[in-house]
Amino acid sequence: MAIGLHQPILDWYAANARDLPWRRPEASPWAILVSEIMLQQTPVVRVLPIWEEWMARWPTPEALAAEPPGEAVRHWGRLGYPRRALNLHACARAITADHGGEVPSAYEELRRLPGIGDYTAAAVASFAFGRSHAVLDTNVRRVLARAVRGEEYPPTATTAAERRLAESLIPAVDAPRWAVAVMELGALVCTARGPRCADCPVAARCAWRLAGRPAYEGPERRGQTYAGTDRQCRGRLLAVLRDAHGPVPKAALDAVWDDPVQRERALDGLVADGLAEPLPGGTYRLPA
DNA sequence: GAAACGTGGGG
DNA sequence: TCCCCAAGTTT
Repeated sequence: MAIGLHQPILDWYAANARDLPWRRPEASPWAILVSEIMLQQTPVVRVLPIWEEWMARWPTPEALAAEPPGEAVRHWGRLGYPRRALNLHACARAITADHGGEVPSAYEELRRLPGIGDYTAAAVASFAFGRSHAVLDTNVRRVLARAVRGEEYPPTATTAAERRLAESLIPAVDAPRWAVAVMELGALVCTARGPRCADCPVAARCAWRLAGRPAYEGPERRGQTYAGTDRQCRGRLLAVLRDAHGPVPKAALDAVWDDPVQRERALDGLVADGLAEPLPGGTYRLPA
């Protein structure tokens, strides 16, 4: 079906790949795992400085495991979705306790670690250990939707058909390089908005382009709400805890969000998620 | 399967 | 300005 995509994309990647630190030969499996979690729903440019700091501070799972979880949250900064910091900390402890301090190489074992789903397990197994897996992230799904299926966007949720297609395209040799090449094409050329078909190595055989780039016809793609939501409130509250260096009086939290009902709900949520810790006396801090 | 979960930059 | 969306996972 999609014969002929491989070589042009691999050649394009050889000439256009970004020099990202977690792609360098000296990057450890731990460094790659950390990058993959940080990159979930987060642009590369924002991840870069935080990743550098984490690698300098915690070069091994053991180093991070020795810290309280709150330190991971503190040094997560404003990357977003801070439960990922907790997940990474829990990964470090599990790897230290159950895997001799070495990131497991098998997909199934990676998949059992907190915050590691289908994509991340496949990515780490591929990029850190050279295993052959279908690496289905939003970039790959979009490239395949366009180039093969002829549609502007992939379905809302990953389908079995997409997985079958991705698996059918895995080359016998150097599957990880193919995976990262397709991802990179999606990230730099075959973007969600304003795809640069003039720069695309497979434009001549892209089903979507050959069909005249028809507009997306699937179900409405729901936007993410944020302003005024619990999510925004949680972010405000956590920022206060992160930027403090000891227990924070409740009043300091009350000061950053007006609606008391929503504020209490958000704070309870942070505590329930393990991102905040109530102390006797009515103060709060990052989890120790 | 839908909804929750942060944040900031580009079009 | 406002909207979209960025290497997803969990409940």
